[in-house]
Amino acid sequence: MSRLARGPDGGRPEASRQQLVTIAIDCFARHGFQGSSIDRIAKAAGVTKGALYYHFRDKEDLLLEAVQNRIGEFERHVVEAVAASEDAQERLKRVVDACFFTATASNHRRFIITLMVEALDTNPRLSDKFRMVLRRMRGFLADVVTAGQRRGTLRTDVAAADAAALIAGTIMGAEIQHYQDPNEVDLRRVLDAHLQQLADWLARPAGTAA
Amino acid sequence: MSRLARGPDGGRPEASRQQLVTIAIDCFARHGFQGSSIDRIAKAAGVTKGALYYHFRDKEDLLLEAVQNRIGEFERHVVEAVAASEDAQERLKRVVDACFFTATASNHRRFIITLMVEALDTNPRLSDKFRMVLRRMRGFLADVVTAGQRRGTLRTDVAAADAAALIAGTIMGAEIQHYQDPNEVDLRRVLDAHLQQLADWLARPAGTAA
Amino acid sequence: MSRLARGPDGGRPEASRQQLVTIAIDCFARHGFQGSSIDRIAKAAGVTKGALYYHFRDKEDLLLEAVQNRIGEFERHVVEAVAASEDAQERLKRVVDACFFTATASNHRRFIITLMVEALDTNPRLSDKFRMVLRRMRGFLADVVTAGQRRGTLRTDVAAADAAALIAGTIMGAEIQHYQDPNEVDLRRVLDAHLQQLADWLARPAGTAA
Amino acid sequence: MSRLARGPDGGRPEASRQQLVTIAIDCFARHGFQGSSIDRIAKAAGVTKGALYYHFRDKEDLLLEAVQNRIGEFERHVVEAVAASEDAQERLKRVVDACFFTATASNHRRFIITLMVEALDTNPRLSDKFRMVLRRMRGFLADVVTAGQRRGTLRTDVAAADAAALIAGTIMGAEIQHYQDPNEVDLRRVLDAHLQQLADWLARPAGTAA
DNA sequence: TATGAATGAGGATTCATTCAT
DNA sequence: GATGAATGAATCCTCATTCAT
Repeated sequence: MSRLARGPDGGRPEASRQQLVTIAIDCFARHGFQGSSIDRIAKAAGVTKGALYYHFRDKEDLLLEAVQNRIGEFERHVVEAVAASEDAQERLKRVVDACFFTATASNHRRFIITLMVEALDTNPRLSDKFRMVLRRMRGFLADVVTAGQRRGTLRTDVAAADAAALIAGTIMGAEIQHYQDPNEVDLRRVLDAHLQQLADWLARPAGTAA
Repeated sequence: MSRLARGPDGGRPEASRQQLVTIAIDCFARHGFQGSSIDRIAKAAGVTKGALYYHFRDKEDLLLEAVQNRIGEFERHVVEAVAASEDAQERLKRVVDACFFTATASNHRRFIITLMVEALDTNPRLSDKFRMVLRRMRGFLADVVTAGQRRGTLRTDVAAADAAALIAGTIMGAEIQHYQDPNEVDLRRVLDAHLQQLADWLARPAGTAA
Repeated sequence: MSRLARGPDGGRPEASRQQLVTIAIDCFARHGFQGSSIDRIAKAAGVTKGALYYHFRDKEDLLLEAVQNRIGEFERHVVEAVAASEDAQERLKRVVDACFFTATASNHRRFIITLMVEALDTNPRLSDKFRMVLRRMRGFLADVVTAGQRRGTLRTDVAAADAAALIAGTIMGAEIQHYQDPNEVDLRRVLDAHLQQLADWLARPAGTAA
Repeated sequence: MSRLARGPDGGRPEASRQQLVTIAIDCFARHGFQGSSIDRIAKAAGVTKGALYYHFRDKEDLLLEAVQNRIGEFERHVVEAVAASEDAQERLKRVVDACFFTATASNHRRFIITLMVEALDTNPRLSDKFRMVLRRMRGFLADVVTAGQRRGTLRTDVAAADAAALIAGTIMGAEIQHYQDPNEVDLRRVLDAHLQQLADWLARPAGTAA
């Protein structure tokens, strides 16, 4: 019996599959797609390559599953976080906090961002998936902004879509800089500055009618 | 005589070396470092692998030369652009425009950003180089901001370093989204929104003393 | 099932690994280390290069395993041969015979000697290994001589270490000449002459006290 | 003008050719034939590969020339040394001394021995050459022995050819051990022991008629 | 004489993938 | 479910050799 199957689930089918995905995520996050050989993942999981091929059709299948998994979790996390508030600025802050959390508590945001860039032009299937992810993210942010504009807490002369692209991009850009130079770029501090920036920028100018 | 040497330079020594770099940049930009096999680059250049190895010690050497080349050009471009103005907001606009230009007129910004992310954890030497690049970029932006603050055209209650990290990150984030989904993300439009955002955010509040 | 596994061992695990070593020894003996490409060895074994890399980390690993293997066998052979006798001259003869046997019945001595010379300055790790081999061999021969001197059957005014180096060297030199020119140099005959030489040289002069 | 041509010969044709050979010998001696790339030799000589190809048809041609050169010098050296004496034992000593000299004053003996072993089965043309070299050497030694036997200074019940093979082999074997383990094997000491061994072994037994 | 540029074959190594057991 | 053995294509790199200038 493999090391994995002896986990808390006691060998229940699907248990080890899920754990393989978890370990694969870690590997991909650390070394990228091309840098994570099947053998490396298998060794990290304490199984043989054959076991991976029993569970996943091929390497891309494993990757897609891993991505799906993390994206799903992240999006659920964001949706939940935002649901708890009605105020637009507060909701944007919660989105940013969710990103910060996923970026630092685990390396899952890094996993996503790294792979997304690596997938550009390299892997159409994966690229499509990420394109959809970012579209959803922007759509989600745009909805938050639009809602705020309707409620009168955000200025209305800024296109929601542009704001969404800017917010999503700024968070990603901050993360990349942090991943690349953690000593110089304090992610929390930069994201807080971004929130301040958003507050100043999107606030309804004083004396404007709601 | 090789195909390359028959170019407009008519066989001038060093010409083919430079053209190899140019072609390599293209390849790296499109497929990343790992995705660009030496053979692929050689074929794109119409020479054999051996020719590449005649000019460059190894694949990393070629990459480093390419990066050096592009970074240098880009930085020179930015410095020149900024020198032409004294106003902080105007200067920031010029930086953004330089990025836009390098991102669209050629694929050189894409080359840099793609490789930078790929290098994370993968290639320490290259990663170091990019770390320095971004530090210089942030330092440069911070200087622009600080100067604006001293002149009284920018608000002083924002840390220049934070503003610099935000600007650099936002540009990168906008570009990535554009590379990934050109139909949905209009880079010019997003960058313009960013400039507007900067203008609103960094402007000295009305009624404040210079 | 691979060609190898169909051998007399009938597919017993580890069988093919051992057979790969055997074939590699042959190849190395005939063409040296640099002259034996992995492909050549693989072809000789009827497997693909990948199979070799499945069993051995790299070419040097294969070589080291092969050397270890042959050296071990040879040394065991020598020790056993010598154990069967008490007389110094007889024991030296047995050492020489063991060398003759390994030189002619198989090509294993040739394998060792060829690689030893090739390793000079070329491969430090291998060179170290061979250095130790020869030290053990000389140490062993010196012990035999010293024992003979103590028992009074060998003259005592010859340093055992010098005798050991001479014997080891003479055997090696004879073998090399034989490998190089088998028609002109009859190994058995030369080694017999050497034994005679040793007998005459090391014999306790008549009329000397034991 | 190349570095070589500026030597003491002042650019006289054939001068640089000879110097190329000298440098090649050094390279071959240090790294063996396979370990000495044309580029390496060219760099060591301060010229380009093309220059080597101007002077020598191919790498083997260069090697052969180098070997020829060293062999010739060595053999001349031996012949001269021996000519100075009439006594067999003394002449053998001079041969041994010549080997010692060429082994230590330069690395030329090492060059020869290393290549000879490397050439076994690897390079028929070179192997032939070395076969002839050793035949000449053995023939020469046998002549010395035979002459000594005729003169009555050496015992006659030893076949001259066998003695020659033994002497040649012992010297080579001593050298190899020394090259491999210079700290443990003092070449001078071992060769002296060999001379002593020869003296004892080949001496005409007391009381035998000349 | 000699160089610089280039070729092309070969060699070590990696890796996704397959498959009998 | 999982393993061990093996494949074969791809990849990086080296090197002897050629040739126009």
